[in-house]
Amino acid sequence: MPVPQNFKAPARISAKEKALTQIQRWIVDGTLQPGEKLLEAELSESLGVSRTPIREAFQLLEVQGLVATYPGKETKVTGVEKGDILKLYSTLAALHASAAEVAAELISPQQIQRLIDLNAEFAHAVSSDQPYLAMETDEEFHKVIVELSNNPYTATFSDSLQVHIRRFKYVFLQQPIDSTQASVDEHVAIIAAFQNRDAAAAHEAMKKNLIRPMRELEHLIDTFN
Amino acid sequence: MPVPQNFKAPARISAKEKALTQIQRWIVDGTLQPGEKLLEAELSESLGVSRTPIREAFQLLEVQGLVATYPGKETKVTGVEKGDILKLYSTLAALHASAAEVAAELISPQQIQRLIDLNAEFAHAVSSDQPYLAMETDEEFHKVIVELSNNPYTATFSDSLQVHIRRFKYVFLQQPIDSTQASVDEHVAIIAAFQNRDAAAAHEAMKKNLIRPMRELEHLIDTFN
DNA sequence: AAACATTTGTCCGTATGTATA
DNA sequence: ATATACATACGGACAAATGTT
Repeated sequence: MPVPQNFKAPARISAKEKALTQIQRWIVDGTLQPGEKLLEAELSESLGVSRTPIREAFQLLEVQGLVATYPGKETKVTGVEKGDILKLYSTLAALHASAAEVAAELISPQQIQRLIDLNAEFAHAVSSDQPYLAMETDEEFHKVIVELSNNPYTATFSDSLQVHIRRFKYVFLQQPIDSTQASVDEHVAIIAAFQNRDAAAAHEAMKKNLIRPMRELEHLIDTFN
Repeated sequence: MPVPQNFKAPARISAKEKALTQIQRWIVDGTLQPGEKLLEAELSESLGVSRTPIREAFQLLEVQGLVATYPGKETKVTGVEKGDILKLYSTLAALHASAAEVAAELISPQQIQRLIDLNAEFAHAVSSDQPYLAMETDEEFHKVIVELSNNPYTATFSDSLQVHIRRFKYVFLQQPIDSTQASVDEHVAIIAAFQNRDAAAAHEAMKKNLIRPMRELEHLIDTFN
């Protein structure tokens, strides 16, 4: 039986990665709240690893902007402000619009089909009221386009922004509401632009697909809180 | 004698930061070459710190994309390819164009004057053939605009891209040539857009100011190498 | 294939610095 | 102001993994 050439044994998760993913999850879902002080020793014990991997995780979380370390003093979970949503989405819009432009010129029919399928999944999640699944499918749709644009810088930055956007939703809304039928339609417009190999149209459609939820979230939060 | 309220003792540079800045410098200026393997023990000794801060620096460098760590095996300086320049500049263009748009609506007359002064410095550096100073002044001009846009995500991403662009220039050209009179003129156009509070014009002018050097560098490298 | 030599991953002790009584 | 408690920054030792002979 043939064996995959590049098979890598699932690369046992290191203590560092274990710490990182868990703490990150706690921060994003609000278990660790904005402003909360993090103690190496405490997390070390609760995660069953030594302090070193915890410190390593802290450093990565700091780069991601999820914690702030005050050297020699302490490290705290960063705050989240309502106004952040504008900065997050407008930055993501700039990056994704640019990615869509590039993708429009590189995309293949198979890849267009993949987007159509993903948008169908997304539409189903929206209409059947599965907000978490909708959020994930939406993110995947965007991620596919970013990866098509073949730009690792954009991909990295985009991932980082998505994490913050998720946290924002959890912190302010306690749930990931923001996927709507409008978004499904906007995805259709993006796909149409790809089918026409129209980079400018793809840029515009993508921008709209991000600026609209930004405004909606902004409004939602002003009315809720 | 009155003492400044918020005086912070220059925050003794930690061993980690010492290691980070030095290794980063070596990678950017080409002392540590693309693909070169980095040994914790070796750097530990040559920098006079223990392995811990070296490992911490490695992690941050990995996030910045300057090294790649293969867990349990090794960590190497990442490669640089000619095609990267297109990805770097187009991403930077998307971010800075967006930042210019926002800045156009927030900028004050004093801040416009600051840009005029910076551009005069830049013009002088260009005309007096001081390429390193020109590069630094140009970067500062852009940095001021990004900071005006008041978006920490854009600022962080932009810094990261600038580091890679610098490395690219050093690795492929052994020097930071790429500042020209054209760039001075483009800066004038950006400033004019700010004076008119014309966000769309600022966006366009900024984009041109980045796409042109991208093309020029691309061409330069194809002819040189 | 197996033992060896390297190098990394993790743990923990200690020194240094910070806040609080 | 001094002392005390506490948390972090760093170092060094050991364990685990990798590549090599």
